[in-house]
Amino acid sequence: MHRGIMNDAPTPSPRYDFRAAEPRWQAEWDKRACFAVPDVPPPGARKYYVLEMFPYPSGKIHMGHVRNYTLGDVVARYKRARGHLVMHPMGWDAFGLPAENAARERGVHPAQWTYANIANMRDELKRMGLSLEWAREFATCDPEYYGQQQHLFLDFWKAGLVERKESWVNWDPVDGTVLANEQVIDGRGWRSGALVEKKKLSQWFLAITKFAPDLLDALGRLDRWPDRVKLMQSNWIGRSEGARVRFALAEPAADMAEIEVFTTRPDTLFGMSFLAVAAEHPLAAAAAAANAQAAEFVAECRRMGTSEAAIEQAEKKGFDTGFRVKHPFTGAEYPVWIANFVLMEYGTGAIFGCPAHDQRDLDFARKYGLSVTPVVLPHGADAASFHVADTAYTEDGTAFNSGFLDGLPVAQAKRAAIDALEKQGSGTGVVNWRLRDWGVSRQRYWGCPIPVIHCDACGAVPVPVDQLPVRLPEDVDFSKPGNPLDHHPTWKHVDCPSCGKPARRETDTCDTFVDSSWYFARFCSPRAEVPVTREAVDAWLPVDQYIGGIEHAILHLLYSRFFSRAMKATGHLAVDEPFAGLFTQGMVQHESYKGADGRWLYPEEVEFATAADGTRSATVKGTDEAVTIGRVEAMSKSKRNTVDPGAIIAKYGADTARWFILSDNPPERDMEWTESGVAGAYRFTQRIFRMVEAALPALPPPGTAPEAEGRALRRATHRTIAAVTEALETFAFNVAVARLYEFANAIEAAKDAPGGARREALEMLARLAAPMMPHLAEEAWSLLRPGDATLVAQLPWPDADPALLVAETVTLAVQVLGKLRATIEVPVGASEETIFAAAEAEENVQRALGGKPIRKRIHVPGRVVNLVV
RNA sequence: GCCCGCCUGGCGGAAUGGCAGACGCAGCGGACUUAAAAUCCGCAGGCCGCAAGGUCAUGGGGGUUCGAGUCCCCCGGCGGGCACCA
Repeated sequence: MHRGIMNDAPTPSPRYDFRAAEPRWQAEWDKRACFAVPDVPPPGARKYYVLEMFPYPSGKIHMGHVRNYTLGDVVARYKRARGHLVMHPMGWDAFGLPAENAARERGVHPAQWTYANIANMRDELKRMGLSLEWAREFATCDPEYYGQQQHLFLDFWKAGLVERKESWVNWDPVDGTVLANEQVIDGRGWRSGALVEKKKLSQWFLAITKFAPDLLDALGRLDRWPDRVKLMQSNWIGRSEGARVRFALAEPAADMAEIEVFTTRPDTLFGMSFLAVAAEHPLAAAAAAANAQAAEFVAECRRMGTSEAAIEQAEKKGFDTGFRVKHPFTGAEYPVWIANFVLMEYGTGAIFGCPAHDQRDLDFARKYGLSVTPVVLPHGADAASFHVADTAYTEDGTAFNSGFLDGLPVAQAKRAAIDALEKQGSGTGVVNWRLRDWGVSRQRYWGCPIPVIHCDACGAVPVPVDQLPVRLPEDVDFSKPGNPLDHHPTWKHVDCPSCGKPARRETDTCDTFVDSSWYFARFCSPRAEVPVTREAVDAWLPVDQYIGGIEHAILHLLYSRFFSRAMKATGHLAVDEPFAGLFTQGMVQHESYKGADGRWLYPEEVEFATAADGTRSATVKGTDEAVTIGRVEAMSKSKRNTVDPGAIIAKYGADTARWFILSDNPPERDMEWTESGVAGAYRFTQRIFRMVEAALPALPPPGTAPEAEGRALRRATHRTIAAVTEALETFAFNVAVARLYEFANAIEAAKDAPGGARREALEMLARLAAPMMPHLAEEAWSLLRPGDATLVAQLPWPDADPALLVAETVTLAVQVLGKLRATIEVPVGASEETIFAAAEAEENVQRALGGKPIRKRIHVPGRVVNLVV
């Protein structure tokens, strides 16, 4: 049995003392203001704006942050070396529920909790050696920030981009609060356990749907965004063409004479078997008013939760209202049901059911014994025998059983149906969007107050701009349920700015997604007394490279795209698209561990052993208690499979943490954090230092020209420059790391190379590694160039010498019928005849050919020869 | 349920349609050491073979191609998102 490496401290007295070196170089960068840029770049400057998604100040940085900010820092340092003026700011997404939870649970004020967390996390980030410009830092909970956000809200309002309307929320009747979907567990409030109800509240909305067509179209121009993010956004916006169809009620219900439905399949109207409305639909209300059972069904639907997943996964249920509608083409009557799978928010909140060609409708029809009439005949099927059993037919085909549509393919039948509806005035062709307006009202304390005053005489009145910011009151009481702003004794009581009579402040605050929808613009002029200054945003936006988690692929990015359009419409910005380039990183994962009694254990509580056959086992440190090694999964506090970056940096240094996190795998994929991987990265930092230190005495002075006899090593050097450059340009940071490992191996193998070439190689090793391990790079550079006043952080990126990239000979794979049989070494530029002759001369090739005549010879220069017999 | 992504040795992964497994981790053998750590040298996908070499192999099945991890179709498994967590 061998002890695992995880619990061993690194060498007690390493030759490279990162504990002294890292703070020293951080101070040096700071002193020389290496990362500061002006709000307005000088003429001719090539600006580059690198931004990582700013963190929520939970208290400590986690490995996801380390990964995110390391990726951004590599880009920032690389682009700076490429001669760009790089803006790389940092701030805090500081409003949100956790601060209120802390207040309720521990009695600490949200502001105090938040700012203390920020102070701690700022220190942790600084220890990572990130090339950030801290002068631009702000938190979204600073009144200077949220006051400007209120200014934007009022400008949007003036521009017609803010509306007040009603919408449904999850309501916890015991806590008296609105719940997030994730706070609804099995239909009950997470804290109170009370059955959650849907409730209608009057709320503020940002009119994102006004930009829906442009938000969709512009995706096509975001050529540096991942395709999958664009696809997710496209699906979210959800443009669909179809028809609105009005169905006359056989007898009026309440004050309604007809029901309007939206459908993407007007071609299947003849296959109708019922009409269904959402539980929130006015007709459902009418049915509920008249019938206790209907009321009970509507109430049941209201307990289902508001999330789309919950609604669609629930068993299909319905209630026949007894109302009937007339078919617009045939006049036949069909029943109107209330159905739990119809969404009030989408379309008109009502559908017509065609079970033969929609799976949900079919499930519903089978459950309640409703008719199923196929009206689309699959190509090649027989009209007399075709029928639908348990699977709806949703593919293309030809209309049948459909009156005047018979014989038309689906697309044409849709047009013909819409034409007929329009002609008889019972419907129109429309484009429908899945995207809904953005409800920003939150019944919470720790958010940006919505700058509105409600007056009985004047209605909703904007707070005058010169009275901004509307500050959060500090003396708030979290002991009562509900929104502290609402039951604060004085805060909401103000006079109407319009008529001067007593009025009430809006006590809702903004969704925190609003805060993060324009912070990237605020960074350009973070202290301005307007939301943004035009010179600064015009110079710096868009963000050239934005980096963050895929979990933000839809909402945050879409809201930010909306905000830049809205800010453009209100004269604050000139750009539509905030992020020209986007990179989405994967999660950081770790093994999970369980003790004998099933409790989760932190990695540092576990001790490992490896048996002779290589299998690992684990025990609780200092005991014999067996530990079950569980799955590798996303780090989470509940499973305790977390690793504290602070502890890692203290033990191994920032460069090691950065190097490992970059080396493990491609940054867009989920990575596994392993102790052995970190230890390996640490060994490599020490190895580089040793290599440089050991080589120093024999190196010629700085500036010595590399010798001609050093060509082999020089070729390795310049191939590495080219390869690392290419890798950094394409976000293949794990490949850049691999090339540097290979290069370090090559330098060690070339101990006999002349000094000038060795000096060049070692200097390049330091410079090429600098974006990834900036401290060690400075340390190595200072040893190689004693007295040199320039830091690596200030050096331009090296260029590879093209003359040294060209090979003299190439190795070609020789295949017979696509199978590798030999390799041959030929001079670059050898003629095809020579190459084929050499290939065919190989003994192994001859054997594989087996005397058969060669039918075809394929030569891919520099790669392969394939002989076909 | 709908949408999206992923699947290559013991592990993470590399590979403009052209030598599959670079590089790292773990492992094994050796050197150094009183011993260990650290360091250095070497081995290493499976199977057959003393070797030369052969053969199988990129989740499974089919297809396109002189040639497929890569392109196309079908199937399976895993993960993520679904509008008040951020």
